[in-house]
Amino acid sequence: MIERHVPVTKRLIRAQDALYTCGSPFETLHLINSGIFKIVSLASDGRERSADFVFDGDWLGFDGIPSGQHTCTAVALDIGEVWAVRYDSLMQAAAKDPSLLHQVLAAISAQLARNRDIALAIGTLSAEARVADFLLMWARSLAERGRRTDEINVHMSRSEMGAFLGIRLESVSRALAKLARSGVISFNERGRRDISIPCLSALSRFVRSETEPEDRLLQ
Amino acid sequence: MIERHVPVTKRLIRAQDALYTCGSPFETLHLINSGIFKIVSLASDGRERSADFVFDGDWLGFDGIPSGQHTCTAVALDIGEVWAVRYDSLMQAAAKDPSLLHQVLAAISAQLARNRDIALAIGTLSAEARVADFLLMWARSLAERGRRTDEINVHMSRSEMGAFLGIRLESVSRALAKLARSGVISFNERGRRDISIPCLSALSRFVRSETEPEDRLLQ
DNA sequence: CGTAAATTTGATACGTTTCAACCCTCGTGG
DNA sequence: CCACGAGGGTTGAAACGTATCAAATTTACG
Repeated sequence: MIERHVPVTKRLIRAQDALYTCGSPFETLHLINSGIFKIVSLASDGRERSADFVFDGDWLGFDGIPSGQHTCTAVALDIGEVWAVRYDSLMQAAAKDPSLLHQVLAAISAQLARNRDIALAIGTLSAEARVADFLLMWARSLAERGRRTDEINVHMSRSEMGAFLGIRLESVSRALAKLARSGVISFNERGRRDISIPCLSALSRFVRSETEPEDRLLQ
Repeated sequence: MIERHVPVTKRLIRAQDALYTCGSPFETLHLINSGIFKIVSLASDGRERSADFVFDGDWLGFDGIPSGQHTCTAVALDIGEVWAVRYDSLMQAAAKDPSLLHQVLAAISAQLARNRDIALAIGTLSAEARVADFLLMWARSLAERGRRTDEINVHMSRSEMGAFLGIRLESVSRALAKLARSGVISFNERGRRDISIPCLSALSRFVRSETEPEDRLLQ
């Protein structure tokens, strides 16, 4: 529906392509039509972290607004299509349409809330619980978009998952192995990136059980 | 300058008071005039984390935009004054003034970028480096506002610092002790929350030295 | 001044990283 | 067709860092 308000340019993206990179000039926002992208933030000393993974319906590029330059990099995990919208055109359209304005503000704010949730997980959960929580978030993202959640494909390496969760790839592998052993997930025959989640609430319960090993003293 | 565009209500806040809490209805944004606030996010299972600490000039409350309810709590660390602005009034004003619109967007986006930086630190640094990085961020926040950075007061307990950095209060205490021992910081006689940073770049170098213990083999 | 809260410090337990070996899949070229 | 190498994944053992628990000390405050 955004194309009714502002001119959009559709753009096909191949896997591994960067939509924009840290330091590049900011002029356009991108609305993801299909595909999955990872946002990578980079410190001046070389430290790197995947800040987020985003799906169709999500906006990309807000980070360039304050300075006119992007402060992170967006890379496609597989082929996808984005709709590019010039920031100034969008602002002009939003100024004339309160509902569009609210939509844009809500989109940015939702990213803020999401980042807070991620940071909460990274700051308070064990490595194993982080991996479980990540799978849960991934499945919920798919659910919001009406896709199946019992068989998911994470589209990324253990190393990329670790860079997101703040743990090493070996720890990711061990955590997944343990989750599989305990039966809350299982690996698909297609490959180790295809994961079956027979019961989402079992996975959710697993995260909770990791966080509350407390006063079970009184039964 | 915001009061030239929209009606603002000035509101005095006492230390420990919550400006809004998780779940409360969202109608107004707050521009901090003075004081320091912490943003606390809370998970359904009771896990808690200080998502951010914000100063005068920062906006508070964007998190309520998508759903109309706040998703985190804002608590004053000491007395302060905020300017309350109704969200709908601000949107009406922004629709008429492109520069104001851009300002608001830039403010939200800046929070996004800041949260990414924090998450990068928490995901990639050791406990000690996180504490050092935190002091550095705090000093820079003060510097942006024209305040002195050689004598800072963190206005919070070790426990609150730990809740922000994803580590225990004991680790915060040990990290600060080590920083003091190595001379990059020192404690003021006023109390353990008053910290002297004789040289910001020494502190900055300390963070870097923690992150690059690499190929120093060839001298 | 006395009590509660905050902070520091130590000893130990635990979890994650590190380093290494090994396995598997896949594409390439002999 | 199979040998080969590269990249991703798994697993083990040891080293390291942080959490945990406990105690001592300092600070805040009615």
